[in-house]
Amino acid sequence: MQLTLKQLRYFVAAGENASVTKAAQAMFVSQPSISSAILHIEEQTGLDLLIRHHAQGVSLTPTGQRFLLKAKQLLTEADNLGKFATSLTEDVSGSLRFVSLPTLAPVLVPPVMHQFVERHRDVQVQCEEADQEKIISGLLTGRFEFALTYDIKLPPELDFTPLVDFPPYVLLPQTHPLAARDELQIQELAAEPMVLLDWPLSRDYFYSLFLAAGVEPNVAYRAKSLAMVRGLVANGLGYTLFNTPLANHISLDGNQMAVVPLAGSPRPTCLGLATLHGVRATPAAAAFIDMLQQHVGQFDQHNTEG
Amino acid sequence: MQLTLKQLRYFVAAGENASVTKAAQAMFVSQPSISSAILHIEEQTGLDLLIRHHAQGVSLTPTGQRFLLKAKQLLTEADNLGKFATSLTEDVSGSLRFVSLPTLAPVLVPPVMHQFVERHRDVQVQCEEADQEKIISGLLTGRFEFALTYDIKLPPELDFTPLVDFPPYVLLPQTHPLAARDELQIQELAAEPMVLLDWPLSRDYFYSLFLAAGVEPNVAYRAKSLAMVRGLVANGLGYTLFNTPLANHISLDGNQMAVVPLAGSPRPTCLGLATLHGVRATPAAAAFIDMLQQHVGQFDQHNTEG
DNA sequence: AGCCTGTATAGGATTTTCCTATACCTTGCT
DNA sequence: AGCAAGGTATAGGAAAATCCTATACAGGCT
Repeated sequence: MQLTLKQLRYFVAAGENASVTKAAQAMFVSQPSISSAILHIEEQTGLDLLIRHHAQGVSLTPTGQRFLLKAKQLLTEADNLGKFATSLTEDVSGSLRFVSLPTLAPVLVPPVMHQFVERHRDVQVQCEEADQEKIISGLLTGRFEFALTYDIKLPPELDFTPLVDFPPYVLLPQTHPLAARDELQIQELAAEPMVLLDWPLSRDYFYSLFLAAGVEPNVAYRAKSLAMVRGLVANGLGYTLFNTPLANHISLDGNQMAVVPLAGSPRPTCLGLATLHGVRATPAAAAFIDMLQQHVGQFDQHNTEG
Repeated sequence: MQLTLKQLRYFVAAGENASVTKAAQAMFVSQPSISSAILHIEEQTGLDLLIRHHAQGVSLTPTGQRFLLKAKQLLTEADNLGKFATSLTEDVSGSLRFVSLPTLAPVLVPPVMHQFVERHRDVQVQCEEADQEKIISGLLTGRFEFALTYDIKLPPELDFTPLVDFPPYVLLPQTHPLAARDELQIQELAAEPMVLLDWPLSRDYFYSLFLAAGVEPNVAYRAKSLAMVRGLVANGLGYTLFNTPLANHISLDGNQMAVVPLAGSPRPTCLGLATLHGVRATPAAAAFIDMLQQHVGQFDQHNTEG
């Protein structure tokens, strides 16, 4: 049994107008179109839907009345699906799920999320943290609407929109001999004990800065979390390199650190948005991205100032 | 925006199989059919539903996931409509509304209705009483599924199924001189005061019995209800003619009446079912009619006995 | 009786759907 | 690197569904 929405529409129109001809006028088609559509339904279902009167329209049989009710329900549901579709393209609503590298998420996402949920209270936002590989597969499989990450190892199916450059800087114990300097050469650091943030992208990037200068770092400690790296540095176990701008330089155990820029404008990392090529952002995603761009503007100013 | 159920079905299949090709196999159509159907939805709605991977199927975008959910809902509703249609042709369920002449209804309907609702507790039965004109228009407009009436003035759109013949008989006051007779000639009654049930069909029918015998009745009183006619007769105001077999002959105020058959097998009234020509009875109606036919069988025996 | 109204049918035109063949791109194996 | 395999989109023509005009047909209305 295969009924078309169109056929049902025609039948409902005929039933409600008690006339095939009036239905045809209402639906802007010819009278036989309505007639044959109804005949088709009757044939498919084996129901007698209409009583055909001569020269005075049609009436619904009792089963026709019952069927019309249900058919009408289905049609309004179908209309609702259409409305739902347009709402998906127009309204900031529903849910929003995106992903970020863990280095960036805690710094950038909370303030924007705060602003966003205040403006769009009915939207369910979820931000996940994952490494670049999971980010990419998550974007490709539609798990995330966009990602906050670096332009590294992204496949061609993903578009990248740069947001802001983060130049690397040195984070040292307050007591470090180099802590008072205005800026530091990468070569000066090579011999010093380093605390390395041991994540795939970070590791490669910071290594590359040394390699570009023809030296190698002296990695004394490795750690897998931002908080741990900062704790080690703050307690005098070495320096580290960062690129994400952090608003405080006090470790979780309460020790102060010093920040010194790297000399010679080393290659910065470019933070940006990864999205699926050819897939339009949902209104919610677009709104969030908009706020995010506004928010990172402040870091741009920092950079141009510095 | 005009989406087809078929297109939605194809999209859902593709989304759930994460593959256009697999969907095509599942739906027994070619792969481009699926592809173009989805493309059509995307074009109509402006949504990006799928992420096309090279050589490894497709994924749903976040909006695609949301849309799929709703589309699936709609499709199950559509299937339900189909199931509903077949249930209308197969199951004794829902509601049943029919109509009867008021002379017949209180005698025939209650016992059958009792039996019916006991067997089909979930069916809502309603029996209305109306004159022949309203019965006919009610059948033609689909208000009633069938009617219990006589084969009189029925238009050709209505089919008539005879159930049982009711021969007319005389109802007299117990004290009436003719009350003790075995049978009565119509001519013997002509001069006697008659109480007439003043309803269109009854009136014409009983009159016609006299006219066929070449005499005219002496109508002393007219009444519009069965109970009133019986009351008048029981209290000695005249005789009356009936055709419906009543199981008691005591008026509402407690007076006994006598029943005497008419001699010479006068033309009986034929009780039967009026239904719409070309419209199949619903299962509920068919079941009720079946019980009704069983029930009236007993009157047939009475007739053949008498 | 004859016109009007309204539905069903016939037949051809148009639009939609469908299929085959093919282009195009990536994955994975050699 | 190159080549086969797997998967989607496109092209173009065939098949099917839909639609329209014209007409048959039948009862209501005057």
